[in-house]
Amino acid sequence: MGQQGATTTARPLRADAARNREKLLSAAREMFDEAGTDASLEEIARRAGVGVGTLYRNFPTRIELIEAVYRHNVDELCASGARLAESLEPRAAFEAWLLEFVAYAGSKRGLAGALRSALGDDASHVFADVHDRLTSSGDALLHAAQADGGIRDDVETMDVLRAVSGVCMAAPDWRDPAKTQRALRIVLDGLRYRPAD
Amino acid sequence: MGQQGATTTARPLRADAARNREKLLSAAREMFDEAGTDASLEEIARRAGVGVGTLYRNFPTRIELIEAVYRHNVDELCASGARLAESLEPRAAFEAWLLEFVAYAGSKRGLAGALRSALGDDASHVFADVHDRLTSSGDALLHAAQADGGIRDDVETMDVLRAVSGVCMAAPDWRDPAKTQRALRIVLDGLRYRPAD
DNA sequence: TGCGTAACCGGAGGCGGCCTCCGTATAGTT
DNA sequence: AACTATACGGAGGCCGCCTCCGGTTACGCA
Repeated sequence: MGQQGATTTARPLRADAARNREKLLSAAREMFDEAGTDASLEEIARRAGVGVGTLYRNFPTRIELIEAVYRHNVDELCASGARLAESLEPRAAFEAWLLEFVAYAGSKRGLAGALRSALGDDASHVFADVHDRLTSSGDALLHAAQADGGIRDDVETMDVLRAVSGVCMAAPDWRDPAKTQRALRIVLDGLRYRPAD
Repeated sequence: MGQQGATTTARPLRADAARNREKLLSAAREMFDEAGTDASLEEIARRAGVGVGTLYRNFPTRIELIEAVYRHNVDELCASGARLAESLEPRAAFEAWLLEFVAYAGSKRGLAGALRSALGDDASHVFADVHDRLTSSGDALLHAAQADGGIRDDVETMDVLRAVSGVCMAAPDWRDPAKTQRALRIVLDGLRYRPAD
């Protein structure tokens, strides 16, 4: 799942370098999850089994690491969308995807905040990019489910995502999967209702 | 403008202690303005002409300092409201007060954010308190202006404040007084319009 | 297969911020 | 004036940030 999108046209990373970059990314994701976006970078490097130097070479500034993790999460979410579309029937796939989106929204909470405050309003490029990929990935699932008749026709992906993330943000302890799932259930059921046409 | 609200029933501070506390508060306000809410505490102490020990004695944790500054700003805003009510005619007073609110909203930007993310949702007590004081202070000015006929009757303080802060937040560089004033002007003019009754 | 080198690794080290602790100073009291 | 509760302030230990460079390794080439 390509990690260097449109940024560099440079020569591909050397094998060990690529490995380390991946280890850093996943360590960072763990730590940001546990300790928020101002977790210790040295600890991240340590946990990745890598020297700090390597961390700083890959991500010269903290914000770049955060951004990479953020993008990485979105990547996974999209990939998982494609996977779900193949293994489940349309509505179930869409619902499962939303469930994963909740987890993503959790991490996004801190990440998006840190990005915004660090990049100021230059953060728009990141958000626009993410928005697009999320939309197109969600559209595929949603439209399939709609065509299949499992979900009402008068909603769009972003409507749903907004509703869902609204539920999470509003819930004080969105980390408790049981509670969020119950809340999410309400939205999901709402999606099945079909207005009289 | 008591600074120890409902927390301590303790003996009043010694004279020098009170002085230092005040110096710290104003230094903190400066620094938070310039460098955001994670400005160096040592630098704040330095700028206040006080040892770090003194800072930590008054505000054991960074978040307590932030909260104090936040409250302090609100205090000033309310006090200034009362002052304006005496020295200007009703509508002008209200408008002037809104202008000051903009400055406050600027600082609030960072402060409120830091509070929310640090206190989680236990921050509600702070916000409720602030909300109340803001409302009652604004009401006095607004109602006077409405009675005087300078401002339409069908708005409430919080409507106005929301509109105003919306303007500021939306404006990329709300720190430029000229631009914010121009934006603010639009809201102010809107307030003079009287719907046909 | 073996060699040369560009690419990469990693951690020591300098800096600055966080917070604590305690010897010293002073406001307020009698 | 003397006494004491209260407050001051900065040295010091710790930790995280980031840079820099001597050592290591993957990869192309013969």
